[in-house]
Amino acid sequence: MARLPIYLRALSSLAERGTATVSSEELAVAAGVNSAKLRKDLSHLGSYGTRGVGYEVEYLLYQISRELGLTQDWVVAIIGVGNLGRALAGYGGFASRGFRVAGLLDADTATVGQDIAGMTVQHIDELETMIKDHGVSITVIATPASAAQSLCDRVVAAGVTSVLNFAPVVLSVPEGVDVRKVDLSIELQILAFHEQRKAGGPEENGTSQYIEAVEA
Amino acid sequence: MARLPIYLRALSSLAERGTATVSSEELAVAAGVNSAKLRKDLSHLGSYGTRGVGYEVEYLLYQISRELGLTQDWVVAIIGVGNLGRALAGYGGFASRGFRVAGLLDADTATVGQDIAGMTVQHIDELETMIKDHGVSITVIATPASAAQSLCDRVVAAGVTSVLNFAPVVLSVPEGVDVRKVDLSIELQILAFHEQRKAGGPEENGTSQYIEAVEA
DNA sequence: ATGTGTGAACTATTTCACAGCC
DNA sequence: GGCTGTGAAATAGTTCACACAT
Repeated sequence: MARLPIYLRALSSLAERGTATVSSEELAVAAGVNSAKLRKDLSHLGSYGTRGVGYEVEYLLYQISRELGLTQDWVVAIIGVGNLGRALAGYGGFASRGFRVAGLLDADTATVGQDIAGMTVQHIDELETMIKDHGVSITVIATPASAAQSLCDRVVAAGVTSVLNFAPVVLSVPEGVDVRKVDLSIELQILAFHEQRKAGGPEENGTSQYIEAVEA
Repeated sequence: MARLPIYLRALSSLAERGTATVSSEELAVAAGVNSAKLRKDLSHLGSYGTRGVGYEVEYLLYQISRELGLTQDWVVAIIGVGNLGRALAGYGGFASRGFRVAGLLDADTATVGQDIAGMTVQHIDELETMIKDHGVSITVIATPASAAQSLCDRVVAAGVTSVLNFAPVVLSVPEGVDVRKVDLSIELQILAFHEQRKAGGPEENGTSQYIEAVEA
């Protein structure tokens, strides 16, 4: 379930503040969802709450971590060390959640050999070796669009079954391989779409009810 | 509709290759969706196809651009010039789709004044002035989590109604303001979840069958 | 012939509302 | 009294399948 990481984050911040117990309503507000939805999501993992009381923060935190597979370490390789690859390499959120970056790879000989976030950039020829030697199970592709599909084919051939793609292309992969895509320009386009709707809306009908209807 | 930008991208690449006409089936494959879904999405914009023939690439490209509001320019401000902010500032996909970066802002005095992607980083105190002077309508927040909510409040107070948030927090905003979130660590967690399922799936299946058999 | 546009069937997700337990 | 867990209802989204235009 795609919302578990959000609950996990909300619970972490509650735990840091020393909260021991939380109701579905409070947690739902912190996660930005409806409380009935939150309860249904959690009940799908098991019956971890106490009626009349709520959920024990630490216990629920552990159960969700286990469900997400975060009680074990995942080895990640980052391909493409441009601006975005550098940002990803230095991103603290990886290490703190059980993701270990095994290495950075790039095709550009000027980039290979540079030290970034405590790692030396390796040449892309080392890709298959690195995947095997470090037991990489998740690969991040942060290359230009033109290189993405052939690199994806290579990592899949080397046995990787999870890919996080930042290149603006639809990657095609065999059955059984998961691809998730993050596309910055698509996010902006969706915002522009809504922004345009807002600008045009009040002209036709100035009430906020109309705006709500359009957004719903 | 959140899939229009994907169709737009697929159409752009068809147009570059000089394709004049495309069927819903071909375009669906390029976009990674079902063809019936694609036709329904497009029919919602109007009747832009020709039965027995398909869609004219250039014409559809224009219609989708117009629907998404990309025939006008959108002014963007980027707040937070860390690794990620730098990557965003240098990202070519913005300019090519009608998004103009008006400026970069940061609170760190060591960062302020630096030249990045042809722009000089301004101090965060200039935020409200910049939004008004440049007519910023979309703000990108690429700051640490701790600063995100108060900066979001400031941009909303200054009249911005669209925010793209990279900080790992749920931003709360008034009715009528759109927030989209990109969270790198959540994407990895979702991949880890599926990865775990793949590894453990068959094993667990066998076990639970066994338990059922014993309990029955 | 070919491929769009779309009602109808189906599937998934969200929300309601309340019984049951603390 | 208060809050979870969950059937049932409502809503949203997807896919089918075919009439109809070219």
